[in-house]
Amino acid sequence: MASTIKDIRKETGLSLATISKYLNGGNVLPENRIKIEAAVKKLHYEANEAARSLVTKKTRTVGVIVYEIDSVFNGTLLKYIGAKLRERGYGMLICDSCQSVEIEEKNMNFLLSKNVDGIIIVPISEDEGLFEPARREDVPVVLLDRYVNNSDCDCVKIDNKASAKMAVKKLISMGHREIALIGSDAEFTGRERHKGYLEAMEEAGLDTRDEFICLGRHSIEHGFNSMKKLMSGKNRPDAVFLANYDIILGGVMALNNLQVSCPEDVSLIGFDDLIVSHVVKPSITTVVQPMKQMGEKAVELLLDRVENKNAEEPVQVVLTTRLSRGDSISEIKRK
Amino acid sequence: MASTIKDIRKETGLSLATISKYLNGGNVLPENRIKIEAAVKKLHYEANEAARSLVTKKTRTVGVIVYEIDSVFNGTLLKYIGAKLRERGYGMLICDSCQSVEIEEKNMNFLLSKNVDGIIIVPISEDEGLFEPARREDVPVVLLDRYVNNSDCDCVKIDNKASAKMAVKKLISMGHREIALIGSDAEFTGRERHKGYLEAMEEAGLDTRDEFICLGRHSIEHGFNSMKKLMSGKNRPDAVFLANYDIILGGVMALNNLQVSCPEDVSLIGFDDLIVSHVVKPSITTVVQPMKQMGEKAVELLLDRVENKNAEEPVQVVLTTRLSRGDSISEIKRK
DNA sequence: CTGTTAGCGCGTTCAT
DNA sequence: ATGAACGCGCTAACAG
Repeated sequence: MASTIKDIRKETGLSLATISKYLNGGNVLPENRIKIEAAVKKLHYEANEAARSLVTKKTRTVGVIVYEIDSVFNGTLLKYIGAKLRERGYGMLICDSCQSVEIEEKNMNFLLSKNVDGIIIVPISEDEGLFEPARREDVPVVLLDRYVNNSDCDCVKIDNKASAKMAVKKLISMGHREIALIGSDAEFTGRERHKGYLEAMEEAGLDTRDEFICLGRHSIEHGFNSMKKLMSGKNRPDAVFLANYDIILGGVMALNNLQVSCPEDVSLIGFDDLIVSHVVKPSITTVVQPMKQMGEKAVELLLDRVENKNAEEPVQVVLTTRLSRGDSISEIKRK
Repeated sequence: MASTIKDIRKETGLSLATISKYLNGGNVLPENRIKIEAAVKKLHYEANEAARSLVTKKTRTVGVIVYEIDSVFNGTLLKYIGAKLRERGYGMLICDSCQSVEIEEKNMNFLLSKNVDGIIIVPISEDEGLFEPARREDVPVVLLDRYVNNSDCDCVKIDNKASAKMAVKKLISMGHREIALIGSDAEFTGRERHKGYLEAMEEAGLDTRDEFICLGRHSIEHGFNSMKKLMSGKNRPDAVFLANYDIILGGVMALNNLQVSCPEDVSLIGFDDLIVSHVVKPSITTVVQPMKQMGEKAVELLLDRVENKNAEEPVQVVLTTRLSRGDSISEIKRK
């Protein structure tokens, strides 16, 4: 149905080579230029990318794999990645791994079979084996948000440990001592944030209680259950560090559910400054990740490799975070 | 770099046709089957989809265009669409139109140039011209959530007018009379919901005040500003109908900001039951759209056309909605 | 069941 | 500046 370059030949009487050359930015006689343009318009000609990429080995398309498409965190990254790619003339093939390493691996192969020029991934798997097929086919990969040891890929991330430390120190500076953590030990970022929490406590000379450290999955449910547990125990913490976005959601739901007030009864600090932090009352102080920079930097690193084929050593870009203003932390006066 | 079917030939001594046939599910001698499988494993062979689709005219890939990738509404639909497509053996190419009709049109052409087998779109444009390129190339399109006149496409949606009416009637049944609307007149769904609001009011014999009808864009900002205006006016409404998700977010932020309590000072009912409605306090009663069904039905309709090429008349599927439980509506006793 | 051949739509030599 | 011929990797027809 769709017209091909041969239809343009019939229409113009020119050869395939001439037409192809013009369409790819080459020089042709003005009269031929006009003929070709007229034919293109008339026949609604659009190059067949499959055929083109079969010969050029390029698709001007990059693959993006996220661990969950309906998470606002991923959606926000995708927005910036997509905008930057479009700006550079690239299309984007998005895959949702649905929190499953099996699907993630399939996505990797799917993208490769589609001959993407490069891949940006917010990975679930912590196994470098995931990247072997891409390495074999020499398709560059950039890790976003989460680092994977020995992956041999460029990576854009924040310093999770330091950021978590900053958050907990903020609570400490406001006079809090009994500080709980609801976090995740299921992925890289979660474990780094856990370390940051421990370091902040230790440096301040504060003891940590096992019952105040709730580690689990990166999920609303885990946030909800953990907060309920914390607030129902004999010893309530003064403050809680909610180590990611979904946990903030679940934690706040639990407080509402229990009729516990923030910051009167408990102070909160969160991680990931997405819209909900401003919609709930009081607004929650959070660690802010530079989402736009993260997405854009990932694209830049990737296209550098794609276009320049520089085989330099993997780069690791660490972006800085800051704390947002919020009203979720009370001040405790100490003598 | 990547191995091709010819490498398999070298490895096995078989002909291209035999190998190809086996790889596509055909029958070959057991011994050959073993040979081929061994070679595939050894060489990490993966079919080149570009070459394959060049001859089959099929890509087993469908395009999905959403108006904004970082909206939870779209993300949720994408999750269900993606899962269903994978279940049916299809991949998905997602495009973000960033709320721009220009980008939307480019996305349409981008997908077509990638030879997708079909397209699912949550459209921004209300111009049937958007669909002409797809129609010309005989690529089926399914509209999701928003209908476009004369588009000649299948459509999956809810009855926005009736749903809005149901929401407003709920408020009326709880004794409310002075009911405001914060909604959108920028797209199809917004206008339908506006109509539903008007009908509900009229059927109940209630007057509507112009100052209580706030129409604008589908955005947090519009929700925020409108709610501020409503609550600062001389006449405050008893209740407000927040006609979409972003408007709920903005509206609730404004109430928090003004220290206006819900449902004591004002009752709320919303549209779109996404997570935030449960995180804020009180939880908000909303019209619930069957997101999973919507996504899955869209995929089914599309693949029916793709695989069966049934040229029947366009179908319009209208799914039913319901109200969620919430605590955002007070009861006003009337004598 | 297997192998030979042709061709999908395009970019790219190499002549002219 | 132009055109004829070839090949990218694969599937489909046909003959064996």
